Amino acid sequence: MDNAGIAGIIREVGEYIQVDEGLSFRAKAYDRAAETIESLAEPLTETYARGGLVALLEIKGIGRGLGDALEEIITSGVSSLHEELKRALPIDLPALNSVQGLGPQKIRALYKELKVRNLEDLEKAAVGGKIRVLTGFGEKSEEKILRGVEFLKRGAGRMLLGDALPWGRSLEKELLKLKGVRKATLAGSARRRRETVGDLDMLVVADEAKPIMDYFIAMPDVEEILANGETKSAVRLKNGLQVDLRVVPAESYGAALNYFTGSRDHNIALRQIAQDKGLKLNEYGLFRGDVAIAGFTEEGIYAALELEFVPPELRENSGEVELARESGLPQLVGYSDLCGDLQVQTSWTDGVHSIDKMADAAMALGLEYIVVTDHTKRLAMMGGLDEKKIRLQMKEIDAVNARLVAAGKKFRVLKGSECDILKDGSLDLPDDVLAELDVVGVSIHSYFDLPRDKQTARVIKAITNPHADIFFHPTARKINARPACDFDMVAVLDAAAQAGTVMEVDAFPDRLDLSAEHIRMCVSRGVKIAIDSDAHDKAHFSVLEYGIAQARRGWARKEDVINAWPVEKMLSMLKGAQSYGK
DNA sequence: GCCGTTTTCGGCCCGACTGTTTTCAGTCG
Repeated sequence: MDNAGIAGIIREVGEYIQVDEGLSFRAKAYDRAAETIESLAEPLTETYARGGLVALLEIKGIGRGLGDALEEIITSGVSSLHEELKRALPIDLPALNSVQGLGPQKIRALYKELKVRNLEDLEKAAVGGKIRVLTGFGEKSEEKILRGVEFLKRGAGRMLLGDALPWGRSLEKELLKLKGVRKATLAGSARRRRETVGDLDMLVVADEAKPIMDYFIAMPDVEEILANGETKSAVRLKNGLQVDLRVVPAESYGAALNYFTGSRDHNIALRQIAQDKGLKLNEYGLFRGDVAIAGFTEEGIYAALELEFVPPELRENSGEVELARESGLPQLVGYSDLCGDLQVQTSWTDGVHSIDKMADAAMALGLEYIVVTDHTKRLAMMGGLDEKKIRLQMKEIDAVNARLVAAGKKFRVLKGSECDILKDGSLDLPDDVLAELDVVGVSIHSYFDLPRDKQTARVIKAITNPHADIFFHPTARKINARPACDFDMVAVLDAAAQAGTVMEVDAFPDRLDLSAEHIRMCVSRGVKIAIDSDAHDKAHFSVLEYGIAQARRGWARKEDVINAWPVEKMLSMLKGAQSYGK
């Protein structure tokens, strides 16, 4: 089981305990442990294989009780405590919890009083007017529950960052136009560049909050007003996205931005540090007694806590706070560090634009090279290239480069392929053709659900092929649409390190493959990564931003990212070294 | 349940908003 699966069980145990006995510190301990597990760089199964229970106990927040529970889950796949709790309280807790306004206490009351076990029961009880008569509930909460169920039935979940971030940016612009608004900043998980976001958090600096609130709740895209207070409001837009707005005075901007950016666990860690220093940190500032000693800027808050400034992408309380204390944070790859793009499709297969047009678009963005990587013949539906066609394409690339040189451009188009990995791990083009290419990417487009051992063997065979340079979108997942291929990532990365194969971070918003956790595994093993757009259209180069964000979330530095290097260095790394050891 | 340069007991982040209450519990972030 992977860390997300283990964390899921642990979190549910915490939730059942909350319903059972109220918000206890025991329940909190499980919840925090789940958060910790999700942000670990190493798979827990690896940790356990390496050092057993002792290694588990070294993780902060894991003590005797949780250690035993984790050991049981790792070795047997289930937690007897989890099973026991589910038997004692036979309700669909994850579903009920996802209804806005329903928490553990209300879920318990609904079960005890009305035997509500799932969303269907809940809806029936609400429609039947049975909820409003319960103590602690009323007409309004019944209506709210009904709206919450309706919303869930529409199937809206977390939105892709690639869809949400443009909304956030246009909201920033809208709010900035308002009179009296001095700053409008997108915070929350979108600022941390999580791959999906549950809502948008907008922070506004203005002397008077009321006019901003009035505008905000009356925007044409607003479908429902969820909250409307003096300094804080929340709405749901017609596209399903929830937007929270907070208005603060200028002297609190930094503190509020920090608080509103999160993550929750990062904030808790900071507040703990403040407390240890006899200070208090909240969204209005950092205080000694009643005196604010920081708050105007985020930088000021971190400095006053004697911490290095932590880039938003790292704020997950997964080791960054400790490193910030020692001024040991990594120098992350920057948003303008990429020199080239190593995965680009053209009209030779399923891309929209010609090699020329793609080159022009990349040049306009300041890149120095692209690698043309059209699909290969097994993908017949997309017009995948066979030996003959790809040799023709190489000739066209030579012609394009000649034109670029004649025009006095330094830009280069390199020859490549997105070569299909066949079921047995062999590649879709013969060796002699692959040998003529500058960059060979290999990727999975079929047999996504082979059993783990077969998939692992298939992948290792493909990426250790002497011609394979980069493993494109390694897990082949599509966020909210297709699960990741199941293979042993540790074994694959070890093989990649040995063979000198690079792992890709595909920047397309619904792929973002590898994940941040997997990127961190690469970085810690010295496996290099490439951040590619996977562009199928000249407009798609803009998605590189999301790939860079993902790499930063995976703690990648410039030296870890081969297309942040000059082209010659990148090519000599791919073609020269057999392994990273040299 | 976890944790420890004021430690092995007694703490555990902090505040806004809502709805149902007569001062606050529950939820959310």
